[in-house]
Amino acid sequence: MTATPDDELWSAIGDPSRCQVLDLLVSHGEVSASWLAERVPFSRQAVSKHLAVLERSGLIGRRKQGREVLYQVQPGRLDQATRAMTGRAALWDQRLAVIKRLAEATHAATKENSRNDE
Amino acid sequence: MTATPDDELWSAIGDPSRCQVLDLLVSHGEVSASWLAERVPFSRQAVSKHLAVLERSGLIGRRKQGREVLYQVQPGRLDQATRAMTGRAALWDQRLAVIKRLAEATHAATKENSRNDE
DNA sequence: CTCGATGTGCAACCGAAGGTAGCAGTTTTT
DNA sequence: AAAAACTGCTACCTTCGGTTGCACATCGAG
Repeated sequence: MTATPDDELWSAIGDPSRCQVLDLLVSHGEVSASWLAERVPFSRQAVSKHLAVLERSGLIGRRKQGREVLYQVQPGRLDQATRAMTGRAALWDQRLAVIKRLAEATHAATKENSRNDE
Repeated sequence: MTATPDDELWSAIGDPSRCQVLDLLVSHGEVSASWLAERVPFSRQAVSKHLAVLERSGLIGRRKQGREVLYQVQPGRLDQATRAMTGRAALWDQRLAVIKRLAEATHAATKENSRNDE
């Protein structure tokens, strides 16, 4: 149920630092690891590791130009990720509605013990 | 920009296993750690740790009943989480649109090579 | 061409987090 | 009272995020 094949995508996005790197890549089209490292609170090697993970998950691609390696986001895969997020959010929203409805129903039927939780 | 105060929320949700536990909690209203452990591919202790993290982030609450401890989701906080997800998804979607537009534009007019640094 | 500067990759290391197993404490049940 | 069922705590292992240091490649100036 929760274990969709998007799981790799999810764990790639799940890390806040990685998400930060991804955000930078999404904002600026094609940049190098060093460029990213200057705009992020951790070292270039850490950035590099995150880029490797992102690349392995298919979220970004690389292009070597001279001594630099330029990374850019893969629109299709990122779109897939956003869909996964939106989908889960929608599911939870829906479940939440049910929960609230149940809670109110229980609260309305105060035939048993009248107790206020929350 | 990415470092919102929802960051704790994000890292709590970010872990796939934890997300799985949360999903179960959202689906079934109020259950125990052992009950969850039977429906998840890892041990009860692991579940317990995840529950602790989720509770610390405010996403779930606990209620002791006899020898059991029943956990339930906190609707308000979960709603906040879903908003964070939806928000990020929307942002990426928007950036993606820009990227696609730029790509097409660049492809059309191959004259300029100017790039923006910050 | 040579040398320094810049950008990258690799390996070792450290601390935190996810996961497991084992044992002790408590409540329920018989 | 004793066994069963849940929970909590501790110890331990492995993985991951992060840092440091060093070697390699490329660019630019002399």
